[in-house]
Amino acid sequence: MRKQRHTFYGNCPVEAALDIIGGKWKAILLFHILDGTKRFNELGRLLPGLTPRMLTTQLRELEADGVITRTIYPQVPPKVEYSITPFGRTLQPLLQELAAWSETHVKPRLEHTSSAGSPES
Amino acid sequence: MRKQRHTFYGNCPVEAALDIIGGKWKAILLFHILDGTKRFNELGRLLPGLTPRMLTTQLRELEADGVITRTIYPQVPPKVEYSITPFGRTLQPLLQELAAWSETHVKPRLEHTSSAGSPES
DNA sequence: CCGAATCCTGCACGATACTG
DNA sequence: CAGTATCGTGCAGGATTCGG
Repeated sequence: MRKQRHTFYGNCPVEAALDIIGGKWKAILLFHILDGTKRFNELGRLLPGLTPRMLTTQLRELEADGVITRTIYPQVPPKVEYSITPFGRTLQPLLQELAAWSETHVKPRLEHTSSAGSPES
Repeated sequence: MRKQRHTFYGNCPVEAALDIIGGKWKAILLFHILDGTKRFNELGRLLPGLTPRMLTTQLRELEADGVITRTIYPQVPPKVEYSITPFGRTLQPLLQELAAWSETHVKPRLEHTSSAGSPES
């Protein structure tokens, strides 16, 4: 994602939405932050395999999209918290339905590994 | 997209859904095919700027995901039609909500061209 | 402890030409 | 008409290192 930014999508509006939640870790990050304000390393601990670099990148993009807020506490032990914005909150139902759809329709197909439409190449 | 295929997503289910509709032209293609069976060049004509190569690729991936069906008519003038599968049909409401969300929440923000970092007060 | 800066790699995406 | 074959590009994603 982040190919073109959603300056304006001659394609279809869906692109704009995908551009926001389509990052590699965006969705899962949003789930966690939606669940409550989180600190940087806290998120890192929740997502093993996610490097600080990627964490920073994804969080910054979410922030740039106005989905989350970055609060810096100028303390001796640096402390940064990420919380959801009202705008980001509007994504919640959408993400849940997306997840629900996967659970309902995609997951069963993977388990069957059957002929249903010939998954995998 | 198509980085890992949704073999199984240790991440979150949303990834699986995004993997299916997250292609550059997937969503818009689905909208058209959802609207009715379409032929190859017909889709090409609907999507100016989309090369045959990309059209083939995207359609093939959608087919592999069991979202659409590719019907070949062994005629003198080759004819291939793409239609939605029942499984693909289940995506319709999801796509519509995705689009609706963009229209409602994203589009206004772009028009204002205002402070993209701190939305609504 | 929380990042920024730099460098690198691989795939998604794309342009162009050719074929049954 | 409906693709394939070939080649090229840019950006998302990632490892590593440095700074405050």
